Amino acid sequence: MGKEITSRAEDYSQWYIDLVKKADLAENSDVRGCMIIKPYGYSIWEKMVQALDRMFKDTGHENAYFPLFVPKSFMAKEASHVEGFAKECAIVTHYRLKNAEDGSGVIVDPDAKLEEELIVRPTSETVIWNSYKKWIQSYRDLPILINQWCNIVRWEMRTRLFLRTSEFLWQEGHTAHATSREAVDETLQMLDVYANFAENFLALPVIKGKKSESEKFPGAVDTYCIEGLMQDGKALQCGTSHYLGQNFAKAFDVQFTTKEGKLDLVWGTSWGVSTRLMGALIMAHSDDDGLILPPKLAPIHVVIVPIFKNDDELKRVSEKANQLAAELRRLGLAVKFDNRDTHKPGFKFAEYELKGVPVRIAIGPRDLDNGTVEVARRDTKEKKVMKFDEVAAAIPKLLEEIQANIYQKALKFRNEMTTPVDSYDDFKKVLDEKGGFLLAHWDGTAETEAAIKEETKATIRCIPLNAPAEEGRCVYSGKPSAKRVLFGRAY
RNA sequence: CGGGGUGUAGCACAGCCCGGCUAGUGCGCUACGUUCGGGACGUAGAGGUCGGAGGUUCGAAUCCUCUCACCCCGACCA
Repeated sequence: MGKEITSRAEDYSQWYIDLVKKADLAENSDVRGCMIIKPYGYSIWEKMVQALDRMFKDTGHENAYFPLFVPKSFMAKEASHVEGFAKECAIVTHYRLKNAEDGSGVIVDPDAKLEEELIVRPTSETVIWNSYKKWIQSYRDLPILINQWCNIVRWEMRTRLFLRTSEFLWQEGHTAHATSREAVDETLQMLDVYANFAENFLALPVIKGKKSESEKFPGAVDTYCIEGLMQDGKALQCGTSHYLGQNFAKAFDVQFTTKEGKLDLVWGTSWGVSTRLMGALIMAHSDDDGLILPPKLAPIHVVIVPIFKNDDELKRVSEKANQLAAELRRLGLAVKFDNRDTHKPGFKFAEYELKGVPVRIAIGPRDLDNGTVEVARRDTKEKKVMKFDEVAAAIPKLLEEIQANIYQKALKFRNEMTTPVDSYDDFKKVLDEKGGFLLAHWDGTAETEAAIKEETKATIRCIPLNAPAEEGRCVYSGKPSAKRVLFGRAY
């Protein structure tokens, strides 16, 4: 008791927040809009970081680190960029505090005003392109393929654990190239990396696509994204990859000498994913008993719970449990043997289900007599008794099965929740009664997009890259359209 | 910034309208005992500036004024 969480069906939002807190992932900080990521939540993030970092390195990227502060003048250089971020920036104006003369506490020392204000980075394009100007002279200096793991601050009006917080952790890749073709290829390559990560690690099927003009990144020529669908039928943007063209090169005057001896502006990309992926992971797979973690991202693969009445039984059970744990660890698995005598087995079962540990093994006196253990999988809740000697060998395969099953389940849901619609009435009806993704024709204008958003709160999530050409008429204006785009209500 | 709401034990809340003895309940916490194969139970106990300041009153968690903080809805949101 007391650990129960709100049911998904009752209030999805509340269920999500409850789950984040009860599973010990994160909590609201006393600092406005900020989040404290607790050890268990952070260990899942670390697994994501490890997997992504490997994928970045495998595609030729290196990590580096740039300053937290952006001089205000840097921000001013790219007009659409500043327009996009101006409203959500935290700004450092002073560098010193002092005690108030009337003893009322600490105040900002008015004498310590900065000549030029510093913006706490909402993203690092400007700082990094300022460096790229110094680093690039010749085509021989290109490409530059850099990634940065860091925190950024965006002063959002309303925040929500993991999905939108004032400060969040992310990675941002920033590349510079000699040709447009190369930069476009990089943009699409990283989109693929994100999609692969989402599908193979998060077990979340995503739709790759391009953002409409009004939804694209401030300063980008094209923004590509991966869109996932959550269990309440709302869309979540899980990652973006931007083709910057020569916009930032122009703003920061980054030119290079080509092979032919001519001067040209360099071509750029940037791409990022954030701790929002934690939100995606939770909302895509969890059930009313708690998290369901894909084994590839689970900090603990297998938990062993001993069942015992007294010290003697614990000792006998522990011997077997440790033996099994050692075998599993030899196979490269993260195993926890929870031999606490302060909690009962039932409590532990519930706790590890809440935390989404993929496999649980229970060993008790009965098993000692029979030479067995009880193996339970989190995703389906199935339990079966297995021979002690055969368990260790069977677990890696079981984990693979779980990973695949979680993905298949999410895929099935996504497919069922993706509806082609051909009239505006159907559009509104499906949106309200079913939710999910809608595939509809759109006339390509910002006006229509804005009107639909205004009337239904649905936005164009993306123009899918793999959408087949199909003649049709815009659901809103009736004007001709060449392919369907993806609509949905989003987080 | 507009609309609404909430501040009472570590957490969740009741009490407030209609002022009155020592401020309650559940979870959690501590001790002991019985339990232990799906979130145990019993007994005893600890824990409170009732968000803050001022006012009305014989008496304020309760009424009045001011103030602070947080939450929700909207606007905003690579």
